Amino acid sequence: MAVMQISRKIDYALRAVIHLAMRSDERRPSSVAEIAAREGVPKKFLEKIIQDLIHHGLVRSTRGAQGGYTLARAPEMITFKDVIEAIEGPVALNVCVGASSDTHECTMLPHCGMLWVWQEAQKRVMEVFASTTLADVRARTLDVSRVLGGGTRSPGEYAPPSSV
Amino acid sequence: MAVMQISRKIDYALRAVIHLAMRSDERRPSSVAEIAAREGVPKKFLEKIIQDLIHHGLVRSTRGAQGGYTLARAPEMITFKDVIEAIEGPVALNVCVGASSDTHECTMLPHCGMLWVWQEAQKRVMEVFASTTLADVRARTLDVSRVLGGGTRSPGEYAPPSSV
DNA sequence: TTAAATCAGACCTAGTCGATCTGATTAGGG
DNA sequence: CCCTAATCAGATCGACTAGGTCTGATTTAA
Repeated sequence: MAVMQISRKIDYALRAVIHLAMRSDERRPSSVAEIAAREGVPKKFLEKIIQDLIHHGLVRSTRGAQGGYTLARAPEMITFKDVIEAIEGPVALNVCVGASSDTHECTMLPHCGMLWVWQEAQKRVMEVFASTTLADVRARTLDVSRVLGGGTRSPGEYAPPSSV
Repeated sequence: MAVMQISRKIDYALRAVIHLAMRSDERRPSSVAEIAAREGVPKKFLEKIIQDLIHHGLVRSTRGAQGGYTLARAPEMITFKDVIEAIEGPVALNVCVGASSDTHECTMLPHCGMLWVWQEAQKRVMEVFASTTLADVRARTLDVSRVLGGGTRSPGEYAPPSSV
């Protein structure tokens, strides 16, 4: 129905890394089971997704018992753009707005007068994604939860870090 | 592959209305066969798409022999947003960013710390689509064709549309 | 009256999205 | 030195939809 939607994969990937960012001061890694339960993501699906994040250098894993995942970089060094492109490759609003500009699918068209519009729109949205880090989201979330008087309805409460 | 792509339908719909905008000074309507051939769009598919545009009041039709389509409004009164929403309904970057704000699919999540990011990104992209009219595209296209392949305009430069 | 056109709806199909199943591998704790 | 907890890898799978077609009815200028 609605157009231009991000995929479930991206949504889940971001929930996962945000989860990790929230716990980046603990030294214990988070298991896929824990993340899936806390963030409301199908466990097996999340497992696949985190693999992508690992292969793109955003997440580190510890195998075996007591294993799990941690961020490979500090939360302020991971942007939405990083995560989105790790999961789905380069963003292209339209087929002709390829990141690799050598694939001109519009060359046969006598006039692709729309190209600049897609480019501009994409530029604007990527500005947001490239400038928003996990640390930003964490800061906002903690801020909001403090204003709202703490987590009232959290199943299995967690202690937010006291200082930022 | 690439994420957040607009659909073929939107691309085709915009090609069609831009085609009509180019010929808005003639009084002869353009047939679907003509538009399809000139814009490189499958004819039968385009027929369906134009029906959507008609039902949303963007295009007017003349039935029977010598019939065809014309814009229902002046090119400077039709924006990309108009066309996009006519074809696919309201834009929502993520499921939780509904235009109808009463459908909160994220309420069960203890913390949807991403919502503001989607909202901000969507706001930015919709600013472009809402402020770009068919007249803007026409003006740019005519300008470019007059210069004839001139790389005079540096990529990234954005000439703000004249009016809303 | 006929040819040129739009209109309406069912229909099709290949691909992808979201997700699961199975099993192999790795490692910590007894 | 096993056993269990965990990640890793690949195949598989159903449902849905994007993209497009087919058929036929209706309208109208010439």
